[in-house]
Amino acid sequence: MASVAMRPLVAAAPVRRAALRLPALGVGARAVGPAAGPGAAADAEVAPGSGPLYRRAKRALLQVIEQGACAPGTALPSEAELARTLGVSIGTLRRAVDELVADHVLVRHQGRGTFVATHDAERFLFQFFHVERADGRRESPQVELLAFHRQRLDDADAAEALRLREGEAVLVVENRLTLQGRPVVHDRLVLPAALFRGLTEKRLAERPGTIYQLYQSEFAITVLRAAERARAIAADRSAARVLGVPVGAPVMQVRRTALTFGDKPVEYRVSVVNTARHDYVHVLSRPSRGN
Amino acid sequence: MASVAMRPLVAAAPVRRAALRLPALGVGARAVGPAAGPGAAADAEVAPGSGPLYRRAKRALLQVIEQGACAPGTALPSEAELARTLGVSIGTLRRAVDELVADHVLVRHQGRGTFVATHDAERFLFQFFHVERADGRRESPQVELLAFHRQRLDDADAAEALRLREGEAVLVVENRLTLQGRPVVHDRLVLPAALFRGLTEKRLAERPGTIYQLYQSEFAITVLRAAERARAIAADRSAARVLGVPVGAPVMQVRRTALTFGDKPVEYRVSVVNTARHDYVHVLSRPSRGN
DNA sequence: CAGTGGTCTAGACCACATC
DNA sequence: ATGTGGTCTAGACCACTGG
Repeated sequence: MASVAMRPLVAAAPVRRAALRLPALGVGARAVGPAAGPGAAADAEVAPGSGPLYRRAKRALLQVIEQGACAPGTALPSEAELARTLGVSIGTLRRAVDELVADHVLVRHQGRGTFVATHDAERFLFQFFHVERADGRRESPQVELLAFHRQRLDDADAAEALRLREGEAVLVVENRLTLQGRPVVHDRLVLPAALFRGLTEKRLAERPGTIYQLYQSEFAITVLRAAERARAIAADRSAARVLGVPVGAPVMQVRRTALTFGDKPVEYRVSVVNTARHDYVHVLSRPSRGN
Repeated sequence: MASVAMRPLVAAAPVRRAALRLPALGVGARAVGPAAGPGAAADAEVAPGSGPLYRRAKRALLQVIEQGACAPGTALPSEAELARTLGVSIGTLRRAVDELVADHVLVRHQGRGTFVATHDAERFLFQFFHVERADGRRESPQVELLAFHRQRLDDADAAEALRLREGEAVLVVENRLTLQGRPVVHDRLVLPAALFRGLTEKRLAERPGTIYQLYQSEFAITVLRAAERARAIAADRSAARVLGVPVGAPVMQVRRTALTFGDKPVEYRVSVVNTARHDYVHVLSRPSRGN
């Protein structure tokens, strides 16, 4: 781990606290219902006003955050105030916030407040970057922009992942990631042009932080989670050139679909990884603290 | 997903409820302390009697479970009783149980009780088996035992992962996993012989369930979590033969260390996966329910 | 029906951050 | 000193399971 300061470097920025318009979930509005009636999809969807009170509180908060009523980095009203506004007890409110924290939507800081989560190098490294040195050490990659262009979508996998039709306008970004001075990853990102209006090669190249920070600060798109599918392939000429491996060398190909609120896909990315000196790591069930 | 009945097939087995010897964490025993003093390792270890009360309750429960005072599948005393025994409020007790459920140590069933978690096909598939068809469908693999022998450990990676010295006695198991009638995975498992005393090829071949069920029911070893490191390699002669791919074909190699209580390693496994028709999947941050 | 976990409440006090 | 989140309590009521 690089020794990165955890506190904002700009320090002493006063806490911006959002004022929110929230519906009252008063006990009157109680929608009982032990899950919907027979024939209802028992799988995923939930009626908006149903379920336990803390879930409804969670959805209410999620909605105002999703709508951008409080920008990433700003503080929510205090838990006591939120509870009062929503008309629920503090315990119930806290349970709703607990889940939003688990979902990486909110971050709590004791003594300071509860904040809408932001992307930073730290989060990128831990949540979204899974390549590490064979000896187990982790380090932030150096990113090099290789290509940027706007085009019509012609990739069936990308189309399916992004829920677009072939032919729709997309932006394609190619990056090379370097670790310890060696090229290790070749990324090819496909972004729906409609979501990233105004993104230019210049803005991309000059961004100060990670690309997910750029999505968030410039396009109000917060990547919350992602799904990856990996396989081994033989390096083609292009990958071989970018990564400096022989054509035909075994490399890992990782296809990622990044999702925002409501599991809406916002980025499809194909990474080709030279795993000669690095591994793709995967932790099955992270432990909670303090055993 | 295969349509597997969730309820025990043996049904109607009366709930065995464990009687536990638990220490009282009474308010008198309050070990305050905002984390240990200066110079303490701020990283991982925790003093046994320190931290919040719910953590101490958690550790107390963990200890009796770990010691085997209540076998997997048995029910704990009711939450009310546990709270009384430990001398904490029901809310605090529930918080401790919440974490143990998140850690897959306990399972709650409303109306029935809280049970020590067991391994079954379902859990294996979701928590520990990450190979699925390219179209996204999942299916349980068919397992074929290829080899079993006892030997001296001669693999530096395995030694490090299992925290053994080379030369110590280990059991080596080789399996071939088949999906849709095609061989897809070649597993080579290394087990510390000291932990699996009495394991024979026959018992392994005739086990009724998954191998982690066998560890649990026959050797009182519960695999709680695992860490995997993947890379792309060229298939060697042995992998090529077992998987039916050409020598030199790109395949994925996944090295897994499986851990039990206290993060003690109990199995080291190297899987070679033919990713021609299947993917290795990885979900980055699973969402909690009900958004 | 009795017993279990699941939800919800109202309040107290502590630890921490900031001014 | 004030306000924030973190912990803990004691109880009420609901939903579900099993005899």
